[in-house]
Amino acid sequence: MTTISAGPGAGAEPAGARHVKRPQPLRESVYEALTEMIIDGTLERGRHLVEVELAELLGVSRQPVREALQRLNNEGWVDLRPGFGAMVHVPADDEVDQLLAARAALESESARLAARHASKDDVAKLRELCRVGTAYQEAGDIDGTVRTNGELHSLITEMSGNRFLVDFAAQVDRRVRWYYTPVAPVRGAASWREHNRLVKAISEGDEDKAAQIMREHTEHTRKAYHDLQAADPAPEPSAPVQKRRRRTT
Amino acid sequence: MTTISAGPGAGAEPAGARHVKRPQPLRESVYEALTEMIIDGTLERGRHLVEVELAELLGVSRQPVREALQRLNNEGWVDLRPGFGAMVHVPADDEVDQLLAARAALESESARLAARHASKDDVAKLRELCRVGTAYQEAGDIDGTVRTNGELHSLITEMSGNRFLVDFAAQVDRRVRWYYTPVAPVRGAASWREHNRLVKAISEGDEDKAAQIMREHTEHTRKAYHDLQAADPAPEPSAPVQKRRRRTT
DNA sequence: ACTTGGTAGACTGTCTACCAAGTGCCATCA
DNA sequence: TGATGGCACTTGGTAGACAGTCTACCAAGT
Repeated sequence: MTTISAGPGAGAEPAGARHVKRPQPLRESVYEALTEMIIDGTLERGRHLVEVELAELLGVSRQPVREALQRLNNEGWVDLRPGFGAMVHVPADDEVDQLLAARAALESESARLAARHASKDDVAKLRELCRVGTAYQEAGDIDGTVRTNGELHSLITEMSGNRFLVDFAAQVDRRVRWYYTPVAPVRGAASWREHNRLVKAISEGDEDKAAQIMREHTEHTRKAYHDLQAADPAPEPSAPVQKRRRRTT
Repeated sequence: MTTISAGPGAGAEPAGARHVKRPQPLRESVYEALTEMIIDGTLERGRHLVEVELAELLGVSRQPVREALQRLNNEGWVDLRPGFGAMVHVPADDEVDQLLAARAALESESARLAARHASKDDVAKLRELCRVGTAYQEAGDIDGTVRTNGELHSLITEMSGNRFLVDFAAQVDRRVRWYYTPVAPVRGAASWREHNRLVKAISEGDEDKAAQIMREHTEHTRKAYHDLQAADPAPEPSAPVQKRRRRTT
């Protein structure tokens, strides 16, 4: 999304306020179902999405599907072509780079603000995540490592206390994770050493240092991506972009 | 009449009308019309927006209005409450601050990348904008100053070559301009001195310096906002948030 | 005075059906 | 081979219907 989500739920709720779970609007469920299918590859890049097909696939009418598709379009997951339909977005080669650059800026600033506002409690949580993450990494548990890495980063952005940074970072992060999953495990040990230094800087309230470390940290990730890119042969440069498919009925 | 003309379908086609540009989707026009009405205050903060009313006001059906409202919700202009409708967003008091902080991060990074990629042509344009802006400022032309200021900043973000930064910055910027227009003129001369230093840093390709100056520049704006806030009495602390209005028909 | 219960109206969320216009594919034709 | 015209398909937009839910309001009971 090119989009700031500041939905009604995002506002400050009173501490003990427990709202009863309300059934989500259908468009929301459709949106989630579609992003999930895009991320896990059920809907391949470049695939032609037809409203009616998605509608009957999900058991809803066209309307919620349209609304979900438009949101997906705004957030860059699909490209809407008037009169033709939606295609799952095919990332340009410089796109990952730009995403990672944007993430560097957002997370670096988050780290700065996190250092400014860190409470004792937050720092404790950060330390715990570092400990767990390092353990996973040493044990070779890739899944756990990646997950903990995500939790650490998202905790830091949330500690910034800035809704917009959180929002943008989350958006960028999902896109990044879709485009390229496989880098994180590559640079395991070094990554967690950096995390430790970062948490130390935050706990000391050293804003500049925290921001600096986070910037270098994300830059390293970007480098790692480039190295990976250079090593691997480019996968399918002439991807056969899926055109209109005849309906089988 | 606020009616959106739906293009060739609606009225009589002028004889020599050339169809060079295909008509924007209606939802797009509605989206623009609504943001404009929100920014210029026609739709006051907290106002309950009813789909049918907007629809007949703009001369379209419910669907395009719904779609526009959902986008506005995603971008934080209105709050959608399920089963009730949309209300024009009422900004929390810390919201402007957070927006400005996010903008600082985004524009600072943009300045860094702009310094990295600046072409001779870009630098020339920047210099020209500085010249024009300073002239406006000295002549006391507030309108021109504000406009040129906007052009300068948006040119710099575009020079970053990073689509995501451009996108996020544009979103944040529009929101900021809605919340508080009146600060820009307050700090005129200093602002343009900073612009000049910034352009110099960019032209020399000094990334760190450019980023640094831009950060300080936006921070100054934030300070100016705070000073203004402290001086002015808070306007309408207990704004009577508009609830459902009986239709007058 | 405060709560409870009930009622009415308004509006959204969703569905269905329908039509106009734009888009891409394909076969035909030069 | 290359242009062209037809055709199937899909979106964009409209209209109308209906259930569910939200608000406001009123009345009766405690």
